[in-house]
Amino acid sequence: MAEPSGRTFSETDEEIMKATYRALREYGYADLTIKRIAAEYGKSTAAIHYHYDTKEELLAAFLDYILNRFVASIREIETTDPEQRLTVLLDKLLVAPQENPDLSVALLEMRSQAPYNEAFAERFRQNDEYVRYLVKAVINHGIDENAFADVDADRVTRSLLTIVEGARTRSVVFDDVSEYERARATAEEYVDATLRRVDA
Amino acid sequence: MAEPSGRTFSETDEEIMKATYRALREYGYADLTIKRIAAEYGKSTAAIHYHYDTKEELLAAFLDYILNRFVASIREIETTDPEQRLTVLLDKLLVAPQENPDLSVALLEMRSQAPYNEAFAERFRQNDEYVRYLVKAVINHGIDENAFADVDADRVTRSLLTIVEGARTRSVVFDDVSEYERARATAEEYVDATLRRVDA
DNA sequence: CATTTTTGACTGACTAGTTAGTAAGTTCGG
DNA sequence: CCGAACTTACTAACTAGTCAGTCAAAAATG
Repeated sequence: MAEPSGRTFSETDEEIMKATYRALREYGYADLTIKRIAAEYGKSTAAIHYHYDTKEELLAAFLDYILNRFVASIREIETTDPEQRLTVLLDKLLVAPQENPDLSVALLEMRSQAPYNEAFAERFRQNDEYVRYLVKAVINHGIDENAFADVDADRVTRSLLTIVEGARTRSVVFDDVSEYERARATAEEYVDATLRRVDA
Repeated sequence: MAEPSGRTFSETDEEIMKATYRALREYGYADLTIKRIAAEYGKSTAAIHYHYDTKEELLAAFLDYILNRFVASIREIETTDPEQRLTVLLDKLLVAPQENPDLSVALLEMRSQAPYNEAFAERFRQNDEYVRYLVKAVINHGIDENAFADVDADRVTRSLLTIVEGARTRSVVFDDVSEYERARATAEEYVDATLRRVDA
């Protein structure tokens, strides 16, 4: 499984990414302008255009930047016990957005643009594939170790990610962080009903 | 439980709503302009402004229009058997967007704007409350009739709606209509695990 | 080693295009 | 002939992107 975008950023590029990040959290995606990114960067708009020809190019780079960080954060998981590992993984998927609501809002805006922006679509798709790969691996590992019931790992993975996605969207639309807590409970219930072995 | 917005539309207003609907499906929310709505309406932009002072006002009216239609479509359900009724209800929630992908995309865009637009937020919230009320009523009815196990109806309802929301978002972001089918299966599994009485 | 040249990273001023919204005048049915 | 439903023409604001020129530091040159 290919890791998503091994792209690296120069120090200057990273500062622009950070400026974009701040502008995005402050104004949201719909009201994100080069001018505002430049203001956060502390330079002129032409300075931004010097590094990135178009806004689209910059935003594609930004998605690489932010999704790389996200992937790095879930790759940190060290636990090897399948059951625990699955819990930690779901936690990461649900707690990260909870801790940064403004970014979650902006990311949903960007996700909603995927149908109009192939660069966005590709990056989100690749990220999702990677997350799916990780979750599925944990489940398969659990099945192998007889910790989980012999389920269709792909199917269970997709169900869990649908629950996660639902919680993300609802927390943004209804401005309700408790959706994450609820989703964790739902996922837990779902895991209990499908994965938990009774013989344990 | 208050029914969402009993707002009515004059014939002229309805034509503008239909024009907005077409423009939205064609260009998406981010690229929706008064000019484009006017073009679909077949009149000048000033004609639109004659009926709606601001774009925001028009879009709030449009949300009333489209959410009213949605509510009307789920109020049609006649089945009384709780189990069947729940299935039909979930079907409506999942099949409607499947049959109109362009609108689903635009609606996700609008949902993602809720944090910046109180009028949007209020309408989506009200709509969600109504749907939640309906689903919860079916579940409670099923519990009363001993068709379902004695669960926390509110909790189960929220879980089901999270699954529905997740499927909607994923189908838009990943341009994959099969997410709905999968979500239906997940919901079914979830219902089986939590609601189905073994004694039946 | 001193000087010239090149280059990377910018700035300030600009353009062309688009946007929501306005104002004044026109058309037309009851 | 009045008022509802427009039209045409406009404005002010904002947008991404361009362009010519600046400036310091690195590289090349004599």
